[in-house]
Amino acid sequence: MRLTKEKVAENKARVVETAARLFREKGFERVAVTDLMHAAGLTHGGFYNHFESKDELAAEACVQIFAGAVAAIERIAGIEDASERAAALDAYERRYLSERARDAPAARCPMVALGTDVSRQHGPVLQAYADGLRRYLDAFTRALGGAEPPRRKAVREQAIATLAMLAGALSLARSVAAADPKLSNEILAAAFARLPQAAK
Amino acid sequence: MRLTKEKVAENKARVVETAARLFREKGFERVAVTDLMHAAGLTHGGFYNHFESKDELAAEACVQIFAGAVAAIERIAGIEDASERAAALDAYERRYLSERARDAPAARCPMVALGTDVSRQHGPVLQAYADGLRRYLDAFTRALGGAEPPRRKAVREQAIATLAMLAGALSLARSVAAADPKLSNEILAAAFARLPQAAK
DNA sequence: TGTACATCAGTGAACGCGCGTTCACTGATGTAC
DNA sequence: TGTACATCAGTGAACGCGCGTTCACTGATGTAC
Repeated sequence: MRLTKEKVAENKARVVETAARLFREKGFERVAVTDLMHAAGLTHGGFYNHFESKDELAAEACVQIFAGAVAAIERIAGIEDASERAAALDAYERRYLSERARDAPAARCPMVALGTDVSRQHGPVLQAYADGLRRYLDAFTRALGGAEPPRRKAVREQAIATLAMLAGALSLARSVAAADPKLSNEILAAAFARLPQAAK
Repeated sequence: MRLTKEKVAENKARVVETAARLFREKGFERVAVTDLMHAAGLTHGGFYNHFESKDELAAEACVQIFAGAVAAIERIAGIEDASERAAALDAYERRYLSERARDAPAARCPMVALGTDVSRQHGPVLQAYADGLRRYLDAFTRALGGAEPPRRKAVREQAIATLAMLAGALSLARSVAAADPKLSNEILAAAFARLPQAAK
């Protein structure tokens, strides 16, 4: 039962999207190809008509995951008014460190979702992840107002430090959420209160 | 070939130690019971004479991993002279964010080593992890000089924020180390430069 | 203290399961005439 | 435009592998007398 070209492309896209969501929920290794394909409304046999291996899909999904995250930051970076932009970024950080984001099954942040898993992957995934993070960082730097060159270096440093604290805090908060919700909340609150401020 | 009680205890201890090291290198799921037992100089069949399941060992290893990390901080917290203690903590943070620590196969920091894995584990491991993190955090707060009650709250907040940034930065740096070593080094340097300072 | 037997840590084959991947088959689409 | 055939995405059974776990067996240690 051969399908329309459009239908084929649509099916593949749905598989990648489903994978992106499931990978953010459970990590690469805990999502079986069979389950993934069923979640996308297909059967597992057809998987290899679209991808050479599960690894190849992992790389594609990684690209897509970062694309979503970067788009959110780009939107903030695109705000003209500086104080308005700062307020939007502050809201983003507050949302990032919210209990709601912590308790969502699929972490929105690629660093938290894939975190440790990535360093155990092979070539293509590593490449996709590094590319994604570079773009994410660039966008974040722009969102912080790194347009003017003199402060460029300091702003980029602040962007890195902020991302590290965001990702670290959310990751820690998630790790202890089940066993010690009070500590988990404390971590979120403390990190938000102590996010790096504009360059000294 | 029944063994001496001492020999039995020694064997079990060696299994836990080996597990702690291997888990820090590869995470819980990528260490097979067979490989672990061989690394400890035994065969896999005997595993269940010591542990009810791999999960139970994971919890014991988790306790041991945190114990090592906490001990290092306790040593710093025990320094009497305040400025000497601050210097020791600074050195600890510098080492934590060094390229050397990043490239070591077994991450010394439990948060980075087990990171995302933990949130996918079951009861006992989650409990052990949360207990460990609580102790780690308490020690870190004391190392920061949280002895005097008035600043207590601010110091604890600083401890949390610092740990989040340390863990986040090392985790990010590890993720991109293979594909983009320059970015990885930049992350380490930026995080170190922007670690939370004493309470405002 | 010496002897006889029960205990139990260690061994390695085996089991069952889930996983990534392969394969023969199907049948509607795309294409060549 | 209409017809005949090749293509190829999708299907589901099957394969091979690695894993956690079980089990019958071994033989030195611990223990009861």
